Amino acid sequence: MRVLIADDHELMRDALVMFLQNAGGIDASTAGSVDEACALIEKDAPFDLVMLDFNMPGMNGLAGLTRTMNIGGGQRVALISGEATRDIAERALGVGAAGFIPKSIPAKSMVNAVRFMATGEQYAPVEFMTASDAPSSNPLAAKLSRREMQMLKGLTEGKTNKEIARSLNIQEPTVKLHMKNLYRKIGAANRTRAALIAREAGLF
Amino acid sequence: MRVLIADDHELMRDALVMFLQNAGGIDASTAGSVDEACALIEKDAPFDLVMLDFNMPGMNGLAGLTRTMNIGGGQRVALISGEATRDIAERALGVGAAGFIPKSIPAKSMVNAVRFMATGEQYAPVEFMTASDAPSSNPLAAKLSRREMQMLKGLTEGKTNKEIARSLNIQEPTVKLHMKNLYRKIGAANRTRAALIAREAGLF
DNA sequence: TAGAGAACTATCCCTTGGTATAGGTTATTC
DNA sequence: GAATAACCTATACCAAGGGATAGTTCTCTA
Repeated sequence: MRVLIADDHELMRDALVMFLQNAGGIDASTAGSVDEACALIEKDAPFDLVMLDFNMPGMNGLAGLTRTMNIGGGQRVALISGEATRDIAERALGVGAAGFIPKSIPAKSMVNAVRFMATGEQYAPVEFMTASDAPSSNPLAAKLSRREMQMLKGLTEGKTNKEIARSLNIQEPTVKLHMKNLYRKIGAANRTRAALIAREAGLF
Repeated sequence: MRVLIADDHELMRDALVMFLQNAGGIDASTAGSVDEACALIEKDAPFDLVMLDFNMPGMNGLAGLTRTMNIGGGQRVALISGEATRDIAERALGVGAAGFIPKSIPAKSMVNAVRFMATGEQYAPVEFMTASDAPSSNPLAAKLSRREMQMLKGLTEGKTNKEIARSLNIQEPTVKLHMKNLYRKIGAANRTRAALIAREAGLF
């Protein structure tokens, strides 16, 4: 079985290769970027499975995934990520990814998942996909009301108050009020800092 | 030699443990958060070296690092990270970390670094620490002038135009002009989006 | 030496953001 | 039934952000 691993962190590449080699019967190649991976596929196809790190130069969200799926000889492509949200995992599976592997799973499960995907199945860990949006899990989110969370979401999309108001069917003054309360709660001096704080907290 | 590895990704924990065990002479324990790591240190000290993932629940920037250094029996603590900047690495070493290990290094180098640090030395990979702010390495940064990069830096700190002007000893209108050009170059509609784009590109 | 590009300053003008204040409804809790 | 909290609307005011335009200096390069 031939597997191609693309991750910009050599430490992670080395780790994945070692786990797969040790499991036996798997021949692993590596690449450090999407470009490199695509070049390898063109040159050295076919691979049974390609694993792409979500946070890697050239990925551009899911663009790198679809690009990798569309070249060469019909290889199956899975996403692997430490930070990606359930939303991203679902979108990846939606566009036809072979699977989604969070880095929070044990190495043994990863190896099993690779074998599973290589047989043509679609893989995603149940506990990850069914995890609720867990307001309690995040110290920041716990303090905020429903509306304030929606404000924060709008902020992390770079929207203006007016746009946020429109998308929620409320008036702009209302948005401003929620914003003010939000800033106070999370200790932000302005919307840009609020957006950065939200991102650093792993929200959205 | 006893090493404690703290990372919220089980896949990474498994990998580090395996590499260290295989190298021989190293006894590795693991934790999934800063709290867990501290509890283990209190209970099961002494460790020769503690390795903390920078992006982990409870780290709070470098707060988790200093906390881990200050408890228990004088263990040495190193930072490990895939995304951290040189600036962060320098600050970590500045407050007395045993070393900084980027995930972009090979597994073999990681093992050598661990042995090195356990002997009391301070470790940081030369190529990482001497890398210039690398305008060429980042597709985004390559397009920007020196001033525009400074604008972007100010943005990612949530500063106002006035604050940025003061810190660079230029006038506010000048900052606005650079901002306008910056937005055009990176395709941002406003400062918040610009800040988010910069962060996503791994800048600052 | 002419031209291009980066950087700086400036002014005008409009939009957006942020605070203060005030008054209202609804649901939950004590 | 009163208190609390979340949510909604509104008005007014000032600060900050952002576009347009115009001109200066400097440096590097064709």
